[in-house]
Amino acid sequence: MAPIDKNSKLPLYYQLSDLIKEKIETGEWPEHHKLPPERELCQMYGVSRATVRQAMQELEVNGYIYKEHGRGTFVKPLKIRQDLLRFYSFTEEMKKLGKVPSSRVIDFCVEKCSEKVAKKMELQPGENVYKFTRLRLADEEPMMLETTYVLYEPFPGITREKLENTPLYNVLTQEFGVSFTMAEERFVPVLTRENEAELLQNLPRSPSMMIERLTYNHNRIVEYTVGIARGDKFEYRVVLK
Amino acid sequence: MAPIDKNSKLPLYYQLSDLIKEKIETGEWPEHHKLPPERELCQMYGVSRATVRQAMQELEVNGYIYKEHGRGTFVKPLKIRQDLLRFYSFTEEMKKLGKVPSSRVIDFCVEKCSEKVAKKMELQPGENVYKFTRLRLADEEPMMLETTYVLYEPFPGITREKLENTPLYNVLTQEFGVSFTMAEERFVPVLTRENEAELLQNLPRSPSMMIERLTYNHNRIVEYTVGIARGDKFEYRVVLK
DNA sequence: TAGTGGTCTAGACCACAAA
DNA sequence: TTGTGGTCTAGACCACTAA
Repeated sequence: MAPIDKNSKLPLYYQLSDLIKEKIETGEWPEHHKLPPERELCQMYGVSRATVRQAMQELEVNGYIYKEHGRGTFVKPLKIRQDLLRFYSFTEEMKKLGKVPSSRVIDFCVEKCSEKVAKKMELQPGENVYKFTRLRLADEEPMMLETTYVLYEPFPGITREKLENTPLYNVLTQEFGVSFTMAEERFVPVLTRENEAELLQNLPRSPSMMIERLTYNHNRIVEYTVGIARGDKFEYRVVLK
Repeated sequence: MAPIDKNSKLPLYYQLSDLIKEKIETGEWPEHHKLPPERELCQMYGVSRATVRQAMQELEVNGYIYKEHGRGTFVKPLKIRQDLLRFYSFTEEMKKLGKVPSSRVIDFCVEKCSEKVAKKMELQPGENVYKFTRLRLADEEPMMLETTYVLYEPFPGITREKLENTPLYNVLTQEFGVSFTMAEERFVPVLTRENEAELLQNLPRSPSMMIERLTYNHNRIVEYTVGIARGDKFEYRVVLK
């Protein structure tokens, strides 16, 4: 009953929140299910109330639960949980919309970065970077065109094939164990240029969204992407609390 | 030295975080200034360490401070603090860019809401709403055109004049004491229509951003806005942690 | 080694919700 | 009244940073 390991290097509150997260994600505790009271969780797992509350706080900020004073703690509906801000992942977004995402890598190379890219990524001009252009499709329909620059040094061995089959963020985090601490995105409405329109199967000068993203690992910029998304297919949605 | 009121209805941690917030906002503690250690704050204000840590956490999530394990706690630079997500306010955004914001109210009335608006705002068709259209300018230059719907019942007495001189959110929160708990925004790239282009002093069919916003007070939708922003003047920027 | 934030305990009382 | 989350205390030990 108490699979919490007091000798683990992981903090107790972290182990506990992970345990509860799993119960929620597997559906063992469905939406609006009432969690055991804090004092009961203390007994169940042999920890103090402060520890339980710290775990609960972790779950609350990550959108897994909501509390009602005097009533209890409950599992938050998935629909609301998904509204939380997170890093934009084309793959994930398309899956959420029930579409099948795919990528066609149009261009892939390692090159010494240009002045302009160096400035964006806060690098020395001439440092090695991957540069690749991908056409992103949903149900085989072109949705956006992205050119991405990724630091070469900490990520040796990225290949064209990997990018076709695995979301970029999974490649970077799972294969290389690099976490992302921050990302900054800019959205500007523009018109498609001729060559972009061709790839997007769009008319030139159609309304579209220019998306620029910088992804950080602590204070280092790991990835820089500039993309064009079809305005008739794309919208950006934010929920602020 | 200890202006914390233990008999106040306000929680101690809240009073403490407010105190520190003030020191930061007035500049008494400048950027990167080292805060007193947690144990010292305990003594200074006569509270326990858990209370101090709760106050610090409040400050951390709101972007006022950052911590470095083993080194201490420091005031976060304003530049980074401002990057935090918050409700979009045209007035505030323009001030931040060093421009003088103004509004020209083009249309103002109270009407029974249409089917379409009722659906968006989750009202019964026919309920009373304010409807007003504003041209927003920065340094006297047109930037965006917004049509806003606001519930009538909880906000009697909004006038055209008030909207010209006061940000909408200040009118609603300060005069009527209604807080906003959530907002949802959608951004879609579009082309300006003829009448919009005229007001925005733009060419028709210029790239621009359609912005749609729903503002909530708990589960009730208080405000619905649809706007068009000039693409050559507007960008939307998000920082995700 | 000393100073600092990170984690954790055991227990207390308060405020809100529901029966 | 009982059960629940919200606030708070006093104190302990750990882990990281810097001298």
